[in-house]
Parts: sequence; structure tokens; C-alpha cells
Amino acid sequence: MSASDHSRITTHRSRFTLPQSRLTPHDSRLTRRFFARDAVTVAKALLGAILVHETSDGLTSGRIVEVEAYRGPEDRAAHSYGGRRTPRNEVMYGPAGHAYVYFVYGMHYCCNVVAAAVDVPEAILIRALEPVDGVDLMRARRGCDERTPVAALARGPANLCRAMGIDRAANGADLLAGPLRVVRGRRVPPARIAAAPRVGIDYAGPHARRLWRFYDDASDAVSARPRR
DNA sequence: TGTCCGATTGGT
DNA sequence: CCAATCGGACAG
Repeated sequence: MSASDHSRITTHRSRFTLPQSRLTPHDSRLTRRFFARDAVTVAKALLGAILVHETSDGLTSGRIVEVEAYRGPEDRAAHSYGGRRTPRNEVMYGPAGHAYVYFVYGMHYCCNVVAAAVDVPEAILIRALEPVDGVDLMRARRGCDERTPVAALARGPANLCRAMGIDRAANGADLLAGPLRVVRGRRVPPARIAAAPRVGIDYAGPHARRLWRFYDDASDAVSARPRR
């Protein structure tokens, strides 16, 4: 074993000395095993969990109420469709439980959680949160005043990233070890979970019809209800 | 290097 | 319905 190998291991160990949040003292993070399943299974299980982000500006957190599953090479809507592997989507091929954050439309960020096994590029897009901690900070980041309903602060994937202070810097972050984390919450009962087509992927042909968008039907923080 | 376009959002 | 706004993917 070389000296550089040893220092790398030491660096990983030191990550467990991060300060605990005062607002969420019982920090029960979801496990690697939780995330290392297929994206559809993880997507549904994520509903009700709490996404937390600590920055120098403060702590924000919210209950996950809307998600979308993106599966590997066979899913035309996924960035990993056809086995595409580029600098942008590289983390999708890595271990589960890491954040895949990408920039889109020249102005927005979207936050995903990597699922499945190494080299199986699946992920879950987090589309909406019900704010729990740091509502004032979310308002400040969004540029909203007190007239904006709390439920609207982290509604929609790009709004969510703005409110939570998530950007390029969080790409690749380990959700089990850093300032961005997912902790257990009250799980949404299956009867309250609605399934619908994913948003904004009409170019995906047959896969556009798959019901891989899941949301808590009782939440008013969900970004868009399907037409009926 | 050049061109095309997007896992969005907010306003018309 | 449409513009904003620019990095990423890919063709040449």
C-alpha cells in the first residue's frame, strides 16, 4: 500500500466528525443499502423522507413530496440513455446515495439521488419539498416575501435547489457523509402515493408514458397535477 | 469550432 | 404559448 492510499483512507474517516444539526439532533440518515435498489423502488420509498442542507448561511430542510425515477440505458428520458457516459452524468455510474446535480436551461439546477449498483446509471429527481426548517432562509434565497405560501418555496426541481442552496458544488456529494443529507421521516402510506407520467420529457417516446413520477397526493407542495 | 437543445420557470 | 440564457453533447 502506498502513502497516498493511506492518506485517502484517513480523509474519508475524518468526515464523520462533522457537526450535528441542532435542529435535527437525531440524525438518522438513510443507508447505502436503501439507495442501492432500482430507481422506481427508491423513488417511492423517498416520499416522506427529509432532505437537509447545512451551509454557512444556515440550515434548511424539507419533506420530500414529489420525485421522478430515471432508469438506465433503456430509459430514453434519462441522461444515461444508451449508455451515455460523460463528465456531466458521471456520478450516475458511481455508488448509490450520492447527489447528481446538473445545470439546465442556462439558469436552473436540478438535484437527483443516485440509485442502484455501481455502473448501473439510475437516479431519482427530487421535484418538491414541504419546507420544515429554515423557511426564512428559503424565502431569502428565492427572493420571495412573506406573501409567498410556504408550500410554494420548494415546489419544482429548480425552485427546490434555489431554496435549499443546492448548486454545482453539491454534485457528487455523498449524502451519507456531508452537509447535504437525507434522513428518515414518516413514510407516506401507499394509498396516498399517486403515480403519473414524468414532466418535461415528451421527447422520450414510449417511455414518456411510463408512470415514474410519484407524489404525496395529500401535499399542496406538489409542482403539477396531471390533467384529467 | 459550430449548432442544437434542454429532467424549468414565470409571465403573456 | 413563449422567452430567458448558457453549458453540454455531438457532428464536422
